[in-house]
Amino acid sequence: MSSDKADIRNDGKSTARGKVLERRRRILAAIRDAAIDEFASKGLVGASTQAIAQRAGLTKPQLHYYISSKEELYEDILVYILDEWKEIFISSSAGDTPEQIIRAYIHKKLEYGKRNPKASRLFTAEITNGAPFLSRHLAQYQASTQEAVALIRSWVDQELIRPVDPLLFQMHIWAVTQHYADFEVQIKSFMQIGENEEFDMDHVEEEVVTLFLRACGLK
Amino acid sequence: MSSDKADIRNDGKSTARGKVLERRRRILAAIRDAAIDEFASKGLVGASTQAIAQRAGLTKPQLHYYISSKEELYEDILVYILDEWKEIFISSSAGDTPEQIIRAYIHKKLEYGKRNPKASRLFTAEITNGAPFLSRHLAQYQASTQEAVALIRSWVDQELIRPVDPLLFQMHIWAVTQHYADFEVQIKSFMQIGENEEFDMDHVEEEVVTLFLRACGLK
DNA sequence: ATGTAATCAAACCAATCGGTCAAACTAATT
DNA sequence: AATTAGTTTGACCGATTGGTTTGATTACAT
Repeated sequence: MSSDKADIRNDGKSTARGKVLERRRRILAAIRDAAIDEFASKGLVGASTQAIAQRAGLTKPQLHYYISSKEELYEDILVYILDEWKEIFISSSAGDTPEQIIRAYIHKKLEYGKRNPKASRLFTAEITNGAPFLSRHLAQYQASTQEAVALIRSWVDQELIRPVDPLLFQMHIWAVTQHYADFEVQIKSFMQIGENEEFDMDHVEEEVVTLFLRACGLK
Repeated sequence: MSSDKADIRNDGKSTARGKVLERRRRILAAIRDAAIDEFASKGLVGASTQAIAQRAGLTKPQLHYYISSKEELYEDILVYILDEWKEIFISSSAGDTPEQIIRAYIHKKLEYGKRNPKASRLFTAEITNGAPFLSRHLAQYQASTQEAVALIRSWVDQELIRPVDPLLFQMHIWAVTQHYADFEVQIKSFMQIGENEEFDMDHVEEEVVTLFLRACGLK
C-alpha cells in the first residue's frame, strides 16, 4: 500500500524537503482518521493506542513518535471536528430569504452527518459525557450562535416569520439533524429497515424542512 | 451506614427470610444505580468493576458474587431502561385531542430526561455505538412505535392535523426532547449559563410544544 | 563516500483490567 | 451446641493497557 510515488507540488522548499513534509502530513492525516474511527467506536478510555497505530499502518512506538499522548490526540481531533462545524451554522450568507437560509442550514447539517457519521458521533459522545475535553473550546461556538440568534431575531422583528425563541429554534434544528447522524440504528429499527438498506434521505430532508418552515409560519 | 433495621413487610415467608430477600434486593438496586453512573460516564469498556463495586459500597469479589460479568450487567441495565421507556410513547391513553396527546408525550419525555439524565445518556451512548447489546431488544420498541404511527395517521386521515409523515413526526419529537437530556453541556454553553445554574425548563417545554403543534397546524 | 539527523522497531515497564479461589466469617436451622 | 447454607475477604491470575528505551535503520546534505 501507499507505494505509489505521487508527484508532489513543490511548495517553495526544495523537493526533498517538500517530500518529507508531505509524507509527515499524510501520516498525521492517517493517524487522525484512524483515531476518529477508534475513538468513535470505543470511546476515549476504551480506545487503545495499539489499535489506532494498527489502523493507521504504524507500530505503537511509531505512533508515539508522532503524537505525545492518547488524551492529547483525542482533544486535537475534537477541536478539528469543531472547526469544521463552525462553517455549518445558520448564516445570512446562505441566501436571501429566511426560507432559503433555513433550507440551506438543514441541508448542510444533514449532509455533513451523512458524510462524517463517525466524527458526528464522536462529538456527541464527548458532549453527553459533559465535554471534559471540549468545554474549553466550546466558547468559540458562542460567536456563531449569537450571530445566528441575531439573524433570526431580526426576522421576527421584521415580521418575516412567526415569533419563535431564536436560540431554541436554532437548537431544535440542530437536535433533529444531529439525530439522523447519531441514531442510525434506532432509526432503521423504527423504520424496520434492514442492516444494509438505506432510508430515503431526500424524503427525510423535505419532512424536516417542512417541520421548521411551518413552525415559523413559512409554509 | 445501613445499620437501621427498617421494619419489613412480611411477604408470606418467615420474617427472617424476608429480611434476607429485602437485603439482597437493596444490594442489587445499589449495584444498578452505581453501574448506571459508571457506565454513563465511562462507557462499557472504560467502566471498571472495581469502581462500580466501590460506588455501590462493595468490594470487587463481593460484586462478582451478585453479578456474573460486566457485559451482562451492562445489558441488564439497558433492558431495564428500555422497559421504563416503553411507557412514554405517544398513545391515545394520554388524552382525547391530538394536542393533548402531543403535549403529554413531550411533557413525559422531558420529565424523564430531567429526572434520569444518566440513564438517558447511557441509552444514547449505546445507540450511537450501533446498539451492539441492545439491538436484540429493540424489536420490543417497534410495537409501541407502530401503535403511535397508526394513531397519528388516523389524525391525518380525519383531517384533524395537517399531513405529516407519522413516523418521522414522532421521531422528531423524540430527537428534540432527547436532546435536552443528553446535551446539557452544549445547551448551557449556547445559553451562556454557568455550571450550576439551571435553564428555564418550562419555557423550553412551551417552545417545543409550539414547534410541533404548529408543524401539524394546531397552533 | 561520509557524517548527521530523523525515523523506526523489539523488548520492556509498571499499572490496571476482569475475574477467580480458598479460606474465613456470619447467621439461620436443627 | 453442632450443622449448614449463605456471604465476604485478601491474595492472586493471566491479559492488556499507555508509554519508554535503546539500538538499528533510513534518508539527506555535504
